[in-house]
Amino acid sequence: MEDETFDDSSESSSVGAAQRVFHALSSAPRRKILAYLSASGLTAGEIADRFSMSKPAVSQHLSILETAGLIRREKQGQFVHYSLIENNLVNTLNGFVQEVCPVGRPIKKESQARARQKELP
Amino acid sequence: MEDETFDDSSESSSVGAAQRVFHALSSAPRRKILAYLSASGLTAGEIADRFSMSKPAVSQHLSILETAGLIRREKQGQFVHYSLIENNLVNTLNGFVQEVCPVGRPIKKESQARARQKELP
DNA sequence: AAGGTAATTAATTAATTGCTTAATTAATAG
DNA sequence: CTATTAATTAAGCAATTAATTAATTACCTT
Repeated sequence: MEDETFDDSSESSSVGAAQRVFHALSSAPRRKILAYLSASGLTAGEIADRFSMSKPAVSQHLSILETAGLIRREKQGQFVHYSLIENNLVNTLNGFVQEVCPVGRPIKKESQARARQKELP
Repeated sequence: MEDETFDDSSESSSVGAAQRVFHALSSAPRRKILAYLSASGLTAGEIADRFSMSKPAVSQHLSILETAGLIRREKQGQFVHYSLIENNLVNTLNGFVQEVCPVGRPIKKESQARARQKELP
């Protein structure tokens, strides 16, 4: 299995999947969009309404998130419905953490600790 | 507890901690540096030797990683020794996943699945 | 102190981002 | 068919990024 977390030089477009995901996540508006979509699917317009920037600007962010495989686009009549794709996000981040943090105690432990914290207010 | 995963508007410098981490991770060379440091601490020169770009360029990447709180810098004589700080990375990524992915099945499950895959080739 | 090595800072430049407004495409409603 | 609404594409621009080479700082050796 070839690792792809760091390499920027493979894949037809010369930009790896991991690179696209990390680039997509580097923008606060885009992370915000993902958070909105985690609650429910939304149309492009509904998403744009939650930002102060122009609609085309939001559309670009959506396109970057879609290219990264983090969200999906579904045309419904004259509306475009966007929704979250969780797998790619979790796989990419987890794959990276596995590479960078000593194997054996990856994000799992942290996740458990934080989950416990949420349960006990 | 204030969430800081998306907000880019708090903190003195107007750039949040999470933003710094995600920005730092958006660069393939910087992710590569983190991977190198996961194996062992290295001097600036040893890191630079592993790249084809100039030393000052690597130095800048190191500075970005340090500002993000992902690595630490320790001057030892005329050398500067860099090493990984895991906590900030894991906390930030995990915090983000918790926000974006439906609570209850965070990265933990994925982590376990992938760990299992690694065990059984 | 003189010279050498390690690393960073400074100055510069080319390329990329992140937005804007204007134009375009597509679907629906009157 | 015309007008309206949703969304994207296109064109343009200021600001940022990522790299380079040159200069500087700091430390060690003799």
